[in-house]
Amino acid sequence: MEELGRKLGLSRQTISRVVHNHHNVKPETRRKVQQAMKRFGYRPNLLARSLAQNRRNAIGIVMPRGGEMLFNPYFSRIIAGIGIEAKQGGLTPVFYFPKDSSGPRYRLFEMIRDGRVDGGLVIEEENIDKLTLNRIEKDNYPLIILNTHLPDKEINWICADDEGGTYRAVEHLIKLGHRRIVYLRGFDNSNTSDERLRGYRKALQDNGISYNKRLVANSEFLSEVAYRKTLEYINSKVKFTAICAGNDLAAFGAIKALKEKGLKVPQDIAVVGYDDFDFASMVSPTITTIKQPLLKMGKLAVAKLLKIIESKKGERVQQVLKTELILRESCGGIKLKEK
Amino acid sequence: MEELGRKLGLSRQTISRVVHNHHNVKPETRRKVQQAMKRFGYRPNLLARSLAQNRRNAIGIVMPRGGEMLFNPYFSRIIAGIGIEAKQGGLTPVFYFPKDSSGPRYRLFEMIRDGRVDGGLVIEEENIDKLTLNRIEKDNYPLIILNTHLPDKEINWICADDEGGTYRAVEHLIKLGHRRIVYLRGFDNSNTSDERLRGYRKALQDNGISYNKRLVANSEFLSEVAYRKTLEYINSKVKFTAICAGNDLAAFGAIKALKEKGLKVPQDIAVVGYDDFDFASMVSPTITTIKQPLLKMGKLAVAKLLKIIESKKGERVQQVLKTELILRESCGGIKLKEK
DNA sequence: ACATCATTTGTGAGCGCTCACATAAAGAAG
DNA sequence: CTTCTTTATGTGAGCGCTCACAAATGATGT
Repeated sequence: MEELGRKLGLSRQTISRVVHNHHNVKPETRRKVQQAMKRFGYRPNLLARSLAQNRRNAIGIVMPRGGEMLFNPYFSRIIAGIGIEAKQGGLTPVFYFPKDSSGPRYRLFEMIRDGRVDGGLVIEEENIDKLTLNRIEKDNYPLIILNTHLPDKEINWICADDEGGTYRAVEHLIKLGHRRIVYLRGFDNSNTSDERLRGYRKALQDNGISYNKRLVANSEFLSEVAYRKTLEYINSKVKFTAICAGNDLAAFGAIKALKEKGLKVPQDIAVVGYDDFDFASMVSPTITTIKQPLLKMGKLAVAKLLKIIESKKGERVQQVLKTELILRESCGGIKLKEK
Repeated sequence: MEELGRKLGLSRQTISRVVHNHHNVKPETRRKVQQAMKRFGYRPNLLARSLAQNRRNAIGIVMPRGGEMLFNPYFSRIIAGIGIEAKQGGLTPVFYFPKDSSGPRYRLFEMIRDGRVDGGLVIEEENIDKLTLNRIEKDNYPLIILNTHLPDKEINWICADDEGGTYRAVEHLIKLGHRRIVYLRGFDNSNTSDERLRGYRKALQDNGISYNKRLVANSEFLSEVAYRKTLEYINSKVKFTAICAGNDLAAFGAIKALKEKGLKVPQDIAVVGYDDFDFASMVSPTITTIKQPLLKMGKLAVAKLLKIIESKKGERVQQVLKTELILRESCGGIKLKEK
């Protein structure tokens, strides 16, 4: 900038004015500068700018379990949303993949203090411990927790309506006449998993069906585990006519087990999943499931975060996003076809 | 730093020395500083450091088609590898999702000149045009192209052995007695796709089978398209006993079509995929496929890039990573089971 | 001609750090 | 107790930019 200025007999400030499209620049000068910029391939050093402005134009994205979670379409969809919106807002998303699940979220606080990012998004999978929670509340960093429902905290969060989604899925099964519904829950210590289970119980309750602990098993959100658990149910004396799975992977595992044991889906056993993974519409039978607005979640999070950063005021963001029941074959009852 | 120093009656430089673990610091002073750092929650501003050192400790990752590609396990696996290795090397990976496929790679050059990153990785999907290629060659930026095979260029690249992988897949089919093998290729203008097709042709040639254009169709790497194309083949007069798919998605679509038409896989038609997507081992029949060292590719890329950045010398990186045939059910011939 | 105001350009200081030195304090040697 | 070394600390300059001004230029009116 200094150098470019010298070449043209202008000061750095004038160059800066052109770069920033300031108005008080003689049109001729502007043209000259722009030409020179192109000619010499000049690009302002964003780092220096950030330092001078005390603004990073970057946000940190943290997710536990290292990059692993990227394998999961669930998370990668959120991230895609983040990427899209960040780009639009002129923000650079900086991803952090802490490998140790110990204090992964602290990383974000550090990043913010490092002066590396203006704020951050934490994509959660597990429940957040009390200590961290308190610290977030106290320090009031410009950050938003995704995927976790914390209604009673002075913390920013955005999540999908896991309880409501499962509620609708179970309600659907009940409407189809099912009363003994196995629930293959996700792993412990997961807010998402808990919320979904809550939806299951609530749906039963609202329809006058009593909760039976023996109908609930932990599938850890994994198809393998769901497969085994389903086999166990089939071989046991426990009677059931439908399976509500914590996610599509689990639904898939369950269907596999049922098919192997000669049970037809949905004629013998109805199955409903959760998440609307790609393969849910590809496998046979296609899986009735709950679709979450994950892309939207990512986008919204960035937009809101930007507001928080800019306002500097402790603007609270707490939002539950609607989910949607996608009817396919695995529950039967309704004739339909996908595009 | 300045401030912390004042509090302790020390200069910024002494603080800096403690931060950087320099030796010439009195143990007592060091302790005092470290305590104060903790007490006041001091963290050095990395931005300022970068500016002063003219080193970013960050690398840019560019992939075309915006974040979309994250949906694809193929790419997210590479990225996971990048994340893991970057972390280890103390590098921040900065992801760019240019939405326009027009000049996405230029973005990286800009980033490097912006002073935002020290170097970059470009995850390619399509062929790179001559112009860009020349520019990369000329400017010799510290960057590595992933996923593209450019043996004749003075450019850094790392890719998987797509040709060899498909070669082995087809060879496997031939060994099982197949001679009329449909190839469902990926989309045009993709280096990966071209390389795989080349492997198909080479395998045929080496086994004395003449190449038949009518046995090759473009599935665009998509299950939907592969499904349609396969139906067309079934309904046509073209005879075939096996299908080699450009990727697992295509294999999946093909299997779906075959099953629907009452053809058994692998008894009537053998199918082989490519990529070893998660679901390849989940669907029925499980898909025989080619596994690529994608995680390794990501890790290796970062490690090599770091070397390039540090050496400042035009060290060339050109590497083809081995692929592996994973035997499962969709080709028959061999009895086996997965873990 | 002059003052008056808008337009256009330039200047110092500083963002928080590191570099290459300069200085001060402490220990060893003569 | 002076001189030389080693160890421990401090200083100025500068990374490339932006901010808040200051200065110069030009246009306008009386």
